[in-house]
Amino acid sequence: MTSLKIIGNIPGKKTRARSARDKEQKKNALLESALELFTQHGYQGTSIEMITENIGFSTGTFYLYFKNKVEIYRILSAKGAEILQKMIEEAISWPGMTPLAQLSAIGSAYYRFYAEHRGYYDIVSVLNIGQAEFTKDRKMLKPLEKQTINLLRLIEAVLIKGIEKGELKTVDTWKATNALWGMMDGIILLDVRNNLGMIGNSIEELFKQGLEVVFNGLINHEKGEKE
Amino acid sequence: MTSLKIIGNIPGKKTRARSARDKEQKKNALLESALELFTQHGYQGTSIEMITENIGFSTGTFYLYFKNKVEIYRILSAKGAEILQKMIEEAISWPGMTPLAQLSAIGSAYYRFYAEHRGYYDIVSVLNIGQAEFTKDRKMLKPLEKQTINLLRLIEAVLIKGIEKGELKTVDTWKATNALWGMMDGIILLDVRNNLGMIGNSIEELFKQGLEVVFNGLINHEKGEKE
Amino acid sequence: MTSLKIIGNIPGKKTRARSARDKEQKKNALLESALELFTQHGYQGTSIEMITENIGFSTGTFYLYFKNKVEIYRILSAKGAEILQKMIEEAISWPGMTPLAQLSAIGSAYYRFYAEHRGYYDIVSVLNIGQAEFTKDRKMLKPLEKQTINLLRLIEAVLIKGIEKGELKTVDTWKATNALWGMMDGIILLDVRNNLGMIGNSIEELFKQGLEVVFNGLINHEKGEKE
Amino acid sequence: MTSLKIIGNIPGKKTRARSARDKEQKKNALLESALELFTQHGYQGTSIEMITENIGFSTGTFYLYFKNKVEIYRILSAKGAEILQKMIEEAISWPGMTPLAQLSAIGSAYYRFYAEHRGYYDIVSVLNIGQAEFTKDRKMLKPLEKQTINLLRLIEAVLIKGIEKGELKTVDTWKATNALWGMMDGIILLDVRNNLGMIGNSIEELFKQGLEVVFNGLINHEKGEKE
DNA sequence: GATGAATGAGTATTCATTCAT
DNA sequence: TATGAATGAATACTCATTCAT
Repeated sequence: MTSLKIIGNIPGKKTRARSARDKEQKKNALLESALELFTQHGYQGTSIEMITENIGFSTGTFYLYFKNKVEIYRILSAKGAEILQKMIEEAISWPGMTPLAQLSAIGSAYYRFYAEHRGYYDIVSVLNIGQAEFTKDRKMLKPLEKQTINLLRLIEAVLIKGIEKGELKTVDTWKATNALWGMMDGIILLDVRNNLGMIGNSIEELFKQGLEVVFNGLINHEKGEKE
Repeated sequence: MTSLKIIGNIPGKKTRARSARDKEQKKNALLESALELFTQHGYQGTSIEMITENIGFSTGTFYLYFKNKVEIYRILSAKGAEILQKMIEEAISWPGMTPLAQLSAIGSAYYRFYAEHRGYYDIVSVLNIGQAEFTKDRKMLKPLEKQTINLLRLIEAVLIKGIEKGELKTVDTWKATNALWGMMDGIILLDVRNNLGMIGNSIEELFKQGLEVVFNGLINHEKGEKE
Repeated sequence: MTSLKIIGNIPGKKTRARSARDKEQKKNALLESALELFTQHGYQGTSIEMITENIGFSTGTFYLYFKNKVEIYRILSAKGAEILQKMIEEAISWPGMTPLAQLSAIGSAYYRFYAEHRGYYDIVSVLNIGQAEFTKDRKMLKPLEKQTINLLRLIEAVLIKGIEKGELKTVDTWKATNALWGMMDGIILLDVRNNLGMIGNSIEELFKQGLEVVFNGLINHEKGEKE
Repeated sequence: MTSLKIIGNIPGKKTRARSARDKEQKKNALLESALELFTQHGYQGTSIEMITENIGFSTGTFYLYFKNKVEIYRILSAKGAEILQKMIEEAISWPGMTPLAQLSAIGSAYYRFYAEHRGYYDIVSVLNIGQAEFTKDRKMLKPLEKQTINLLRLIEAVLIKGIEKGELKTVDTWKATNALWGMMDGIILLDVRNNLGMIGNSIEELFKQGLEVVFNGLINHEKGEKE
C-alpha cells in the first residue's frame, strides 16, 4: 500500500503521463486502491475520494481513467475472474494427473484463490450478491457469466474424462459440475461468515473434508471389481 | 406487491390505526414492503421513503413502528431465521425416518425455504454477506449467529444418529455438518446467480443431484458386508 | 415531579375535565412540566411529546390547552415576571424601611427569585435572549415589557424617596434604576455561566459585594456633614 | 448584507476558488454569513442552507470549509473573544493612565465591542446562554472559558494597582472584578432587550452612568484626607 | 493531462401540528 | 374531551460527478 503512495503527484506540480506505460501504471494504482478499499468497506462504503486519496491522487483524476464508480468495479470483477481461471488452468495442467487428482487440484486452487486473493474473491463471489445494482446490471454480468461458464466447462471436461476412464461414476456431468462448484463456494462462504466467529473450525480442513466426502460420492467403488 | 398497495392510505384521506390489530397490520405492511425492497435493491439501496411510499405511507410513519432503518432489517433477519428453523424442525419430525431420510428432508426444507420465502432467504443467507456495515456490526450478528448454531446442531444430531446406526460413515460430525450445510448454501447460491441467466439448469434438480452425491459419499457402503 | 404523574389519564379510560377546576389543574400540570423541561433542555430541545409524556398525557391533549408551543412559553414568561414582581413588592413592603434598606431588599429578592425559581428565572431573563423567534415576536414581548417597566418604576420610586430624604446622591433616577437593574442581572448571569465552572466564586457573596459597591456609589457621603 | 452577495456565484455559472487567497475569502464569506444569521435567528434557527444561500453558495460547499455546523460557531466564538481581548488590551495600553482611567477605558472598550461588533458580542456573551446544547458541551466552552479568565485577570490587575496606589478602596479584587464585569454585561443586556423597545434610554449614557456609580463606590474618598 | 473546488440531489431522522375516532 | 396515529416539511450531512483552471 505504502509503495503505491509514491505514484501520487506532488500537489501543485503537475505530472503528465509521459507515455501509455505511465497511464497504465496510474490506472493500475487506482485499481489496486479500489480493490483494497472495496474489500475493507464494501462497494457503497467506498467513496471515489477514498480511492484517490489513498494513493495521493486527486478526485478528478479518477474520471480520467474510469467512466464512473461502477466501471472500476466491473473491471476488478473481470480481472478477478481471469486470475481464478488461470489458477485453475494451471492446477490441472500437470502431466500424468488422474482425473480425481485434477478435481482435487481444482478444489485446492479455488481455496488458494480465496486465501491469496481475498480482495478479488470477495468481488467475484461475494460482494455482488445482494447488491441489486450489480445483479440487475447486465453489462456488468455478461463478461463474468462468460468466464464462469468457461470455468465450469473446464471442470466438466475433467469429470467426463474421469467417467470415461471408469474412475468416476456415470453422472450427468453438467449437473455434477455445477453441484461440485456450488459446494466449494458454499464451504468457502462458511469461512467468510466464520470471520464473524460463527463456526470455529479450521476452514482449510473443512474444505478438504467436504471435498473428500463429495469425491467419495463420485468415485466408482465398483471399478476395482470390474477390472 | 399490488396486494400491499391496498393497505396504503388514499393521499389526502388520512387513515388512523384503530386498534392494536390495526397497528400490527401496518407494522407488517412495513415489514413486507421492506422485505421486498431489500431483496430488490439491497439494504443501502433501499431508502425509508421507498419503503413507506411503496405502501402509501408517509415517511414519518416508519418511525412510529421502528426505531431506525437497521431495526427493521434486524427484525426481518430474525423472522427469516425463525421460519427456516421451523421448516427444518418440521421436516425431520416425522416418525420412522431414517437418518439419511432426515438429511434428505433437511435439504429439501432448505430448498423450499429458498423457493417459497425468497425474500427472507436473501436477507438471512445472502444480503448480509458483503455488506460491510453488517459484518462488522456485532449486535446485528449475534442473534443470527445463535440461530445458525442451533440449526447446525440439529443437523449434527442427525449425522450422529446415522453413524450410531451404522447408516453413515464415521466422520467428524461437526465438520461434516458444516460441510454439508455449506454445500447446500453453495448450490442454492448457484441459482441466485442463475437468476442472472448464468447456468441454465433446473436448480431443484441440481440441488437433489448435489445432495445425492454427498450422501453417496457419506453412506457406509460396507454396512451390508458387515451384516 | 412524580406527583404530577398521577394527573395523567389511564389509557383507554377517557377522563373528562369534570369542571373548570379540573381543566385548570391539567393546564397547570402542563405548564409545570414545560417549565421543568425548558429549563433542562432549552426551548428548542423540548418537544411537545416530552412535555406531555412527562406527566402521562397524550400529545394531542397539549393542543386542547395551548394554541401552540410558543404560547406555553409566553404564559410561563408572564407567570415568571409576575412572581418576580410579587417578590419584590413584598420585599419593600415592610414598614419602617429606609430607602437604602429597600434597595438592599430588592437585590436580595431578585437573588432569591433566581435561586428559588430557577426555571422561571431562566425563562424570564435568559432563555429568550438570543432566540430570535422570541425577540422578534412582539406578541411575546409586549406583556413582558409591561411587567418589566412596572418593576423598574417600583425601584425608581425607592430611589426618588432616597434622594428626597438626602440618603442618596442626586442622580437621574430613571437612568440609575436601569443601571442598578442591569447590574443585578449581570451579576446573576455570571453565575449562570458559573454553572459552567467559569469563575468559581460564591455567587451569593459576589452579588452582595456587587450591590455594596453600587450602593456605596449611590450613598450621599456628605449627608452627615450637611445635617 | 448586500455587500456579501457579491461574493456569491451567479447560479449556473460555476466559480472556482483559484487560489489560497480565494479560498480564504470564501471561508470568510461563510463566516460572515453565519455570524449575521446566528445573530438574527440564533444557532438552532439558522440552517446550513440559510448560511450558504445567503451568499449564493450551494449547501455542499459549506462542508468544504467547515467540518460541521458546530465548528463554524466555535470559530466565530473564538474570533469574537479574541477581538474583545485585543480591544481591551489596547484600551489600557496608553502610557500615563491612572487605574481609574483604565477601568473607565475598559468599560468604554466593552461598550464599543458591543456597538461595533454586535454579531460577535451576541455570540460571545449572549447566544450561548440558554442554549442547552452549548452549555453542556464542554469542548465548546473550554476555550471561551479560558479567554474569559484572561480578560478578568486583566481587569483584576488594574484594580490591584488602583488599590496599591490608594486610588481605590481595599476590596477583594477577584470578587470586585467579577462584579464589575457582571455589571457591565448586565447594562449592555439591558440594551439587548432595549432593542425590543423596552426601556428607551440611550444605552451609551446609561452605560456611562452605571460605571460612574460603580466607580464612585470603588473610589477611596478618604484618600485626599489621608495625604 | 491533472486538479480539487463546487455542485446539488439524496438520506436518515425529528417534530409541531392535525384530526378521525 | 381526550387520544395518539399520521403527516410531511425541515435539517445536517454525504458523495458521485463536473469543469474551470
